[in-house]
Amino acid sequence: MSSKNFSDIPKTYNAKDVEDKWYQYWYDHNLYHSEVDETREPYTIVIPPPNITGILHIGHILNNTIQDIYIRYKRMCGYNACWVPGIDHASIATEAKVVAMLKEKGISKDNISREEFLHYCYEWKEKYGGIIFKQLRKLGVSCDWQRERFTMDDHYYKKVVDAFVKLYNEGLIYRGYRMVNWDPVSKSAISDEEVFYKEVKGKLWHFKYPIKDSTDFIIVATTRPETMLGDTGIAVNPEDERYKNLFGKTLILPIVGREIPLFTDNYVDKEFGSGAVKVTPAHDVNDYEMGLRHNLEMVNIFNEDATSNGNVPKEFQNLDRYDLRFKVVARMEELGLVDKVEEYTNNVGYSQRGNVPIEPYLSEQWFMKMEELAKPALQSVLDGKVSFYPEHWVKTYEHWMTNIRDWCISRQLWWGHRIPVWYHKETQKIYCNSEPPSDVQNWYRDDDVLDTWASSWLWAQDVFINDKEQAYYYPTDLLVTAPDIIFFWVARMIIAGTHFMKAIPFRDVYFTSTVRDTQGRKMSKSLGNSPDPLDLIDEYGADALRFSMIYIAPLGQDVLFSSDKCEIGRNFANKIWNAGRFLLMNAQNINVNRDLVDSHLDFTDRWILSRFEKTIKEFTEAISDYEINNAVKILYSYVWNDFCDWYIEFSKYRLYNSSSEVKSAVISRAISLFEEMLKLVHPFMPFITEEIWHLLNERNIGESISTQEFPKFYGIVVDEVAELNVEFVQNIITAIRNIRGEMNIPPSRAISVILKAENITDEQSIYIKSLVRIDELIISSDAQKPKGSASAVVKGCDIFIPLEGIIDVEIERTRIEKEIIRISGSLEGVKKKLSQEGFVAKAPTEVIERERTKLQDWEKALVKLNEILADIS
RNA sequence: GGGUUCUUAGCUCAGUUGGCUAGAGCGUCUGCUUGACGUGCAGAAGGUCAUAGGUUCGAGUCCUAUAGAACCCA
Repeated sequence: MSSKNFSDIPKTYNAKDVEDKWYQYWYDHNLYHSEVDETREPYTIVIPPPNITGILHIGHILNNTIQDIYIRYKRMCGYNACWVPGIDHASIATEAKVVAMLKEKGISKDNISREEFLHYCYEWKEKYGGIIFKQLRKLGVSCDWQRERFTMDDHYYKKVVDAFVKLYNEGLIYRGYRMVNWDPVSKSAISDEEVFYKEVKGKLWHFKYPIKDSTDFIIVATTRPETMLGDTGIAVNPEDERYKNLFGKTLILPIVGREIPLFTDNYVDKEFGSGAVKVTPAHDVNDYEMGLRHNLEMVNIFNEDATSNGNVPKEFQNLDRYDLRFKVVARMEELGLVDKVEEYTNNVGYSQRGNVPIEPYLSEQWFMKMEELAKPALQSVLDGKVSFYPEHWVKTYEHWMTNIRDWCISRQLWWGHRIPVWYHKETQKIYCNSEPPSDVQNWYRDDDVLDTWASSWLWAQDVFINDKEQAYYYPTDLLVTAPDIIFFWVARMIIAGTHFMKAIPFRDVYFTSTVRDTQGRKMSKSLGNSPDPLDLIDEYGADALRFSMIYIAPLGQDVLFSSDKCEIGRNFANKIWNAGRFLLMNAQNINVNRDLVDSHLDFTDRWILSRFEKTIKEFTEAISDYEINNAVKILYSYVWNDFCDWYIEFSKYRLYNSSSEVKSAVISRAISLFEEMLKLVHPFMPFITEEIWHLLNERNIGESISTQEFPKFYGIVVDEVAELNVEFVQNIITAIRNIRGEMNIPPSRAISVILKAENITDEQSIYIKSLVRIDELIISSDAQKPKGSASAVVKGCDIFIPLEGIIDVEIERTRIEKEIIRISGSLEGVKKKLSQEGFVAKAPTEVIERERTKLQDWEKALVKLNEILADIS
């Protein structure tokens, strides 16, 4: 024990005073750096790279806390723990931000060169890209900062490009003129996964299309009237009797005057609208499919920014799609061709990035063939080579992987990994290689970049920069991520791993909960319901935030978070702090001697040792099963209930009333147990445990609790007898306290207690006496209940508290009656069970035995309680 | 429309392969300047486990249907 003076340790723990100090200490001593070491087993996590445009939000707290818990735990278990941090260039999001930033400066992207633009992007990245990591350090994450990676690092960039070339050469990447989801703001294609649907209130217009050489019309319903300018057909269901006479007729497209066919297709729903649908193959996915089936003309009516182009009549050109809609509807009304307009709510696809309705758009894009690539990746999950927690995500994964569609990987952007393809200026021949062609002047390069996910899908394998590293650290052990990117990222990393590495990228995937507010709404900037994590850390401390978050976040279920939930962790930290304070203050006056930790053991010592070992066992099981919230509750209960509420209270008697050697043994043992307990808590609350660990003893420079050995379960001190003995004492103490409470006896009032029991040891009676202010304790196997006393019955002991004169007879009667009713009720159940012939015949003997013991115990208790009741009356 | 998940105390959730006298935290109520902690201590109240059937000696736990909620895909 150090010679510090502990009497000035503050009564409440103040996280602010210690957290930054310890982070700096860990950082300065480079404690979390990992190197390849063949003599040790690695444990590896790659961080889901935050986006360089992102700032820390509450979801990051949950995610990174979980990763830190596992990496710290495994590090303490002796693994060569390596947590690789890094960031993602976020092509479309960053480009949007930079374009907006330039616009403010009065610069248009169209007027500057690609190189200039990228220069601005890198500037932007330098300025904002690192913010999130500064914030994460506040949380205490034990990343290996020497390994910080970026998806546009030279090494990584090359790997991304190489992957493209390889897949191209394998025939798995092709170029095609296809319908894609077009974001008219960023003027780029986006993948199916980047589209989200939202319900939008709109209208359903019913238009009349004239039939050629007739005065008749056919009515079609549409939610997008502006696209009619690109209609090249009308479809009805072949079973639709209403239109049988019109099959094969020609119609005149209003406004445009184009002649278009009426044809039949099973896709058409007879019940929807009029049963006839306008077909715009260039601007609707389903229409596109029909267009291909029926060989329709494809008329593209939009520019890249979704304004109308030269393929519509002159007066309708160069209009935004919504202005165009207005104008088309107005013209149709003028022409008397609007049958009716209905209110209608439909699902509109929006771009996840631009948050504008996407435009289905025909364009030339690069695609990746997914079907073959997906097969081994699906199998590796079905076979359990990769495990999902919670497991039910496997079904979602399987569904997506078996219905997978080709992936549009090109983006019409500049910021990102440029597609390594050159086109010959004369022959249009394609050259795909990571290096430019030797006669580069005869070629022009593809302008597009790759979808960001087509770079981050290599994250788990290519953050390791040479073969030796890759061989050692890959496959990684754990990926912690949100389930909403299961397709974007998790699935694609598994695909990349199984294809390029011929090995899975990670063994376990932990899908985090969604953090919501207390009303169950997602945390969002626009709702303003998302507390700033840095404010929370400032107010409660990072340990408190971490702990609280895990405490309320069960596996596979959403977390309802609010700032005041942080009190759970703050209070817990304070509890640990004060337990430490208690021990340190006593250690001021008592000689601490580590040689005595195993001497002068009494049954309370054996009990706490036993409880500690069982706690380690339960904890280890929970954490291995990723029942992290269960694990944290196991710790909480041990620390608070077993260690603080009982063990420390037990220890006080000997600390104040025994020989100096016994005192030494008791305090030394308590400190040693406390220190072990701190190690258990450390992965969850790294700062406070480090702080107290250093207060407990002088430590060498660079020593840290985070690199100590994690407590192991050996089973040698599990002691069922001691546990029963303590339980017995606890039951008696609780019963006496209960009477005191019910009878409103103030603690200042001393009472006498008579215990009628066969075997209560002196040791036990001492603890009973010291934990419930008793001035006289009489123990006897044939004690009689004194007149006017309050009573209780626990297993193996009758308790009488003489309270002649102060006892309220009515209260006492009610107490006893209530107890009788409770026990009789339970007894009925057991009797019924034991009387059923099937139960005795079929139930396991163990269960029957248990029921019989209950029967006996409760019958005995009832007899006693009835005697007591009779005595009161 | 298809899929996944959920419904247990006022609130948020635990309840492993069916054996419970159904637990915890928060909140509520009562008492407490007991020499670690009021961010605390001691005690208490509060649940026909969504509903209806079924399987079983036994169902919060398994099966079926119904109602409600959330998410994903179309």
